[in-house]
Amino acid sequence: MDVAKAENPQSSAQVAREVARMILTGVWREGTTLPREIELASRFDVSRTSIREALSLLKAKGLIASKQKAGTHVRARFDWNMLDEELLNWTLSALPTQEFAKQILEVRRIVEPEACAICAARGTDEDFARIERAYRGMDAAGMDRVAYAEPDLQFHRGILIATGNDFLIAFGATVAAALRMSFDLSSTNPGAPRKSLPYHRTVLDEIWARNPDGARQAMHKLMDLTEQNIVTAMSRQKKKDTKDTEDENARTRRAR
Amino acid sequence: MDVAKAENPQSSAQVAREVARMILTGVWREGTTLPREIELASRFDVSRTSIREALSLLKAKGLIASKQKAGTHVRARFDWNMLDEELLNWTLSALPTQEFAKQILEVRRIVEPEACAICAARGTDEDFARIERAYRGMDAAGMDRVAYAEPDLQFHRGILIATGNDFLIAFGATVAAALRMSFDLSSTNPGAPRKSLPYHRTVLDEIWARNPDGARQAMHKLMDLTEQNIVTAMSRQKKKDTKDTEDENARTRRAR
DNA sequence: AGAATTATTATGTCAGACATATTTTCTATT
DNA sequence: AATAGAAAATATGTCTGACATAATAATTCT
Repeated sequence: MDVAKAENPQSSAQVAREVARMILTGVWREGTTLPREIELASRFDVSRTSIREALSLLKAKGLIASKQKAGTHVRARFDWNMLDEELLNWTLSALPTQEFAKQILEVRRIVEPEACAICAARGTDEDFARIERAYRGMDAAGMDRVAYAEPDLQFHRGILIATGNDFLIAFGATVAAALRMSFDLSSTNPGAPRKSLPYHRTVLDEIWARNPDGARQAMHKLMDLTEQNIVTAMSRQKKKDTKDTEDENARTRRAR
Repeated sequence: MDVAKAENPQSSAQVAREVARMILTGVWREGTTLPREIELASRFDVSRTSIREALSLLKAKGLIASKQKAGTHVRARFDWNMLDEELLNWTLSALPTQEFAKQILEVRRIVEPEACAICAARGTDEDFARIERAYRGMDAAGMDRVAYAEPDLQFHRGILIATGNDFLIAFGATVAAALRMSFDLSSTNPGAPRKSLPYHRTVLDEIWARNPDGARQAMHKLMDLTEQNIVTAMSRQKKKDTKDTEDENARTRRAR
């Protein structure tokens, strides 16, 4: 009966999300020409305005490009701005693969220890105090993984901010996505996050001591731990997925 | 008489560029509420549609955020996605400061040597061949700085691509901006780019040799050279700017 | 067969209207 | 007078329909 006589709220954001998902999951591959805007409008049951607003967002993130008459096509993967926060989140919910985890950890390993060293070398006491506050927040959260997540991000962001380098600060989006992934995975092992607390303490101590080498090394250790948690959580997940599939198959076999 | 009865071509992109410039140069500071869309439309003499399209682009890059009734405001610097290619280019043309150069070089120094090591460790021969082709292109360009620029970018991009890491690949946008900056600065010293050729050769040799440590070190040397070129070019530029200002002042003095 | 012209079409821009969500203002109550 | 609640105001969000523009596809002519 179509009760929704009201206009579609946040339609453009929803469409953007959905189109992004279809691109990320390969429904629309690189080089593919998307359906025309009017077609998309009828398909998503929103106005062309909302479609255009959505596509405009994806254009800004390098996912697509448009040309008059020729249509809108999916750009090459190389042009996608994977360091964009929204795009990272979309990827995270569409394809939270092991490969994705591996890659994001690889860049963190490259960037964060160095950022940490720079932080120790030239951060201000104010910067350090902000990181210290974040640490206290983590400590106060105890075993509550939900409450732990936010100050954890603030801790890592604080270090990036302390570098005073706008590009390293922008890297915070990537760290945020990585932590969100870790959080999602920690559901199978709720105690894991808390275990990182002493590692954070060491990082912070080295920073306060204005010891770049020590800070770098401490952050590296933290990265090691993070990797360990992710790997074990994902193998567990994989095992569970496999089991689920087997169960599913068994059910299917029984059904026929 | 207003001959321009035709509609405004590419108005949204132009508006986006201009609004971005005003934000980047601090005309509209962080937290500032922008004029309402209708006001902007009349100010830029385009339709509200084009304004919205432009703002949508800036929203995607984290520069602004909107809320119904409350209006559109400039987000905190921390939220700006400085690793976005367009945003980098806008910054480059609006504020090509020494600070900007310093920061972009600092991240390159962190990322590129490591990427280079990864490239040497696990890049494919195809990857290497692509980088080799780029090198040949640089060599063929000789002293022509314009012809040199494109393969130079392909060289660095090739290394990032060879890592197979989507996030490192996305970092290519930052490298592109950095090289464009170097190019702009090389006008005062046209011979400088070519001098980097042997350094590139060394990088490539270490990669072919699948020697990660050597590749890392070679890339580090290349970064050193790049920094040197930028510093000398900028101090020269600065001197020139100062002189220009003095000349300007002298002319003003004479005029009154 | 190939070049030049015309027709087609998907995106880009414009205009005006209404919906929605806040904020602001006003009113009534304690 | 202070405060809570109701009503008005308003900037963004969405919808509709139209025309402009540029690139492609089809057609005509040489």
